[in-house]
Amino acid sequence: MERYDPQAIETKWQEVWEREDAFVVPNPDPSSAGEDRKTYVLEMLPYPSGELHMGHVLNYTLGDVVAHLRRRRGFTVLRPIGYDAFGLPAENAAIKEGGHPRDVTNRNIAAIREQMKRMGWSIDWSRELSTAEPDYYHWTQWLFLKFYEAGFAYRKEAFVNWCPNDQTVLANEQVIDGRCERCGHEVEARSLEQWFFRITAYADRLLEEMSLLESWPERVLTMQRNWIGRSEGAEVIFRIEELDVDLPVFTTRPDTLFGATFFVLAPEHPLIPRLAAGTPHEEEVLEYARRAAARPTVERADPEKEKTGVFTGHFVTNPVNDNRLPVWVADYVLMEYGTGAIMAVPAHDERDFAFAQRYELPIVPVVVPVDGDVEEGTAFMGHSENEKLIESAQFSGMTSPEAKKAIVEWLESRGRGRPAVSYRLRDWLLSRQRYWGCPIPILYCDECGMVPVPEEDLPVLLPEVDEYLPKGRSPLAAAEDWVNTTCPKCGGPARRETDTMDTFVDSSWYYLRYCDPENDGAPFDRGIVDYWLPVNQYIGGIEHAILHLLYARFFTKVMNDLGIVGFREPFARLFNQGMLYYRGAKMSKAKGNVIAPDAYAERLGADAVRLYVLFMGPAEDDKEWQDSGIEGMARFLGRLWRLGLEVAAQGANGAPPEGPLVNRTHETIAKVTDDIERRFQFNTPIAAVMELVNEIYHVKDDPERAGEVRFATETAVSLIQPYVPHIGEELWERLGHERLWETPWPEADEALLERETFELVVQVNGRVRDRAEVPVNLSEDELIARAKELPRVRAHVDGKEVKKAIVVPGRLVNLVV
RNA sequence: GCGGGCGUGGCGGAACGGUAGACGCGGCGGGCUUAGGACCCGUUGAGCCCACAAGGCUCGUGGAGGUUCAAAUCCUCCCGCCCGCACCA
Repeated sequence: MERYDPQAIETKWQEVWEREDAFVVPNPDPSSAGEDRKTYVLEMLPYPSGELHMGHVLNYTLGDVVAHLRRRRGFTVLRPIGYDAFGLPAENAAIKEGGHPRDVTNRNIAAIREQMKRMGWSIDWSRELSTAEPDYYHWTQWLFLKFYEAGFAYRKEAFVNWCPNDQTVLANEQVIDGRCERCGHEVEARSLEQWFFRITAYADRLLEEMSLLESWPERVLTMQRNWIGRSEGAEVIFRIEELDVDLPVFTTRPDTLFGATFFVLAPEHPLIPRLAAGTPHEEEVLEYARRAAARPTVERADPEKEKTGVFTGHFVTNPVNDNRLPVWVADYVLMEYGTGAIMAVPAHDERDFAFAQRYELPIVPVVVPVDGDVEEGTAFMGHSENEKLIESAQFSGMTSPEAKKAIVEWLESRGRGRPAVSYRLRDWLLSRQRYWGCPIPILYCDECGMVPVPEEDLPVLLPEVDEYLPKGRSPLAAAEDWVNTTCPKCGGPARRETDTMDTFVDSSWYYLRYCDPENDGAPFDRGIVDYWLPVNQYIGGIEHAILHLLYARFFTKVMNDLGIVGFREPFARLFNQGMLYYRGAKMSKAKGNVIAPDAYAERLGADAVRLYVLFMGPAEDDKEWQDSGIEGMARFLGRLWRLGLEVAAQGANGAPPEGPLVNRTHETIAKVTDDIERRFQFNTPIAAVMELVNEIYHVKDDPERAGEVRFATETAVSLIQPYVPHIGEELWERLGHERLWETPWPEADEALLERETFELVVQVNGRVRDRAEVPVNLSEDELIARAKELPRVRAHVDGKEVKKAIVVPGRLVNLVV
């Protein structure tokens, strides 16, 4: 018999698909839009820093199964691909090895494209894009200008995260435990003028509109909620009388205002120099503030370390009781959150408590449990609803929730406070002092100030430079001819912005460009994106739970408000595949345990690789790669191959496809379809088809059953095709058919799923004692009667009284004795 | 510390409150074969009863309780591991 030769088969079908544009999908005629059923299957686009690894293979094979199944169920499926091509790794590689980042990137793209084609994914290659190409970043710049005009992109001086190794600023989202997400170097604080996107304006909508999402993993929503960090509370205004200065604070506990015993400013607080001026503490305070600000973020952010601070010599007045509270400066208060100043209530806040103990400041409890007391001088950090106030003037006796409301109202009536909401989320810092990114289309003119590049002058092309190495300012600054230009407003001399954009800007709208990639008059046609979006199924790694997914949601909302798109959420359903491990560790280049798909595809075929990544376990779980596992997949495909050829050799015969194997086949159809479509479970359908194939093997040599065997075999091939499209197509052809990729998906015949008998399981007191094959149409009483007759059941029931009998129709009887 | 998740054979895993261990890997036995690491068939949670077999019994899903006729699955507490956030007022 002809041997299964994956190399030959896979090459053959990949050529057929390419020749026939099998997976190219034209855009709909906008007038008929909405009529047909569409599915937009999207996987996070790869970053071309090297080659694809098994994690990518899992990602794209998952999408491929969904795409194939959807097509065969009659949907018009958009399944594009592109490359997130700007970014540091290409630039660093170019610095290290010489050459241009563009060449490094294009080399990597070419390699990835080859690998993708080798895996046989059903991609619409006519829509392929790279975010580093001028015809793409033209529109990234265009969108930036739209955001700018609408006030969602702005420039300001602020303390920013600076990575001294990569010589660039980072967004907060890119700082992990005080370190650079990319290189791991400790991040420093620097005060710089930078570009920001006003994502904070959308904080509430990013939370509220989670309700528009159809299906996102709970943990991703939780992570985004935590990241946005919405807190409700109040702004309360304290006052330094002698300086005539109001100092607002944000607090979530206005009910504890009477317990405030001191007041703290962040070391970066702008009022500090004024406060310190002329006091005996001046030197000490300024020195402390300077030192604190210079300390690495990692060190400052450690809550374990002992808190430090200095007294300024000033006092603020507490608006609820006119108490004078000493004003301190301490680095446990962050300038970035709230107002950079806090009222300290050591009895009811652990941090304030620690500070008060160290500096011997008073601790005054003002909230106690409703049904108990606390000893004087001790702290009570409870946060239940079951608290009441003491020592709080007219508010004493109120519960905490009542008091929060009452105190804020009282303050408001005196102009000393109001309800307020605070967020952890900060604006998205998008400037990068690096070469390989999208230029920011802004000019600076001495006469006119900041001037946006006119639309007709876009794109602002990335200039050629000799040196990519960052030196604290963007390498673009060295391209003098490029930097010096003319102001479009006044015609005078102007200089270009030399920072480039964070690559997350590029990837915040790529899924829209796929819909209309050739458009050279606009980023896309609104009618077309409104047809395809939202993405029906987005698939990618959990590492983008906050960064990319939050940014893309923000972009969509702004575009919606600007009338550029007609939807508010880009991704209806999100799925995160698990991480792959090898030899006990997460696969990574650094650890040298990356499994490349190519060697396996070479030896066992792309189909075996595809099948194994999905067979390993639930797609969302982290899993360990095992070489013996993929061997098993190749073995199964060989088994399917031999079965297919045997059945094909018998030719079509007149035997009717009837019998138990046909019923069994219909059960498999139902199981596979339900598992993928409803449960989004990809490993169990493979097992189900394996079971079917095993059963076919047991009867395949019986000539009486040739009709059943052919039907079951063809169906097995058809059901497994989304996973292994090459062997699927080849066997389908040899079985006398054509073009399985567009053959309608098998439908389970409800009538054939009905059985005449079933195996009745009989339990006594919940333990299985016997089973019997019984007709399905028996009544409950008849089932109980049958159950009691079974000898092994009688052994446990005879001589005892059956108190109760539970019947689960079609399944079991449980006798309680 | 806060939030989320996960603990099932030798291994990856299945079981969508109702037969625990599907399917695959590995192991064992057999067949085919000059030979095979190819292929086909069988077997494979632990312990016990029985001379053997047939058969049967008990235990078993990290631990302890609970709800239920019935729990890997639901609830409570504990242990262990993983992930996210973390001086956010």
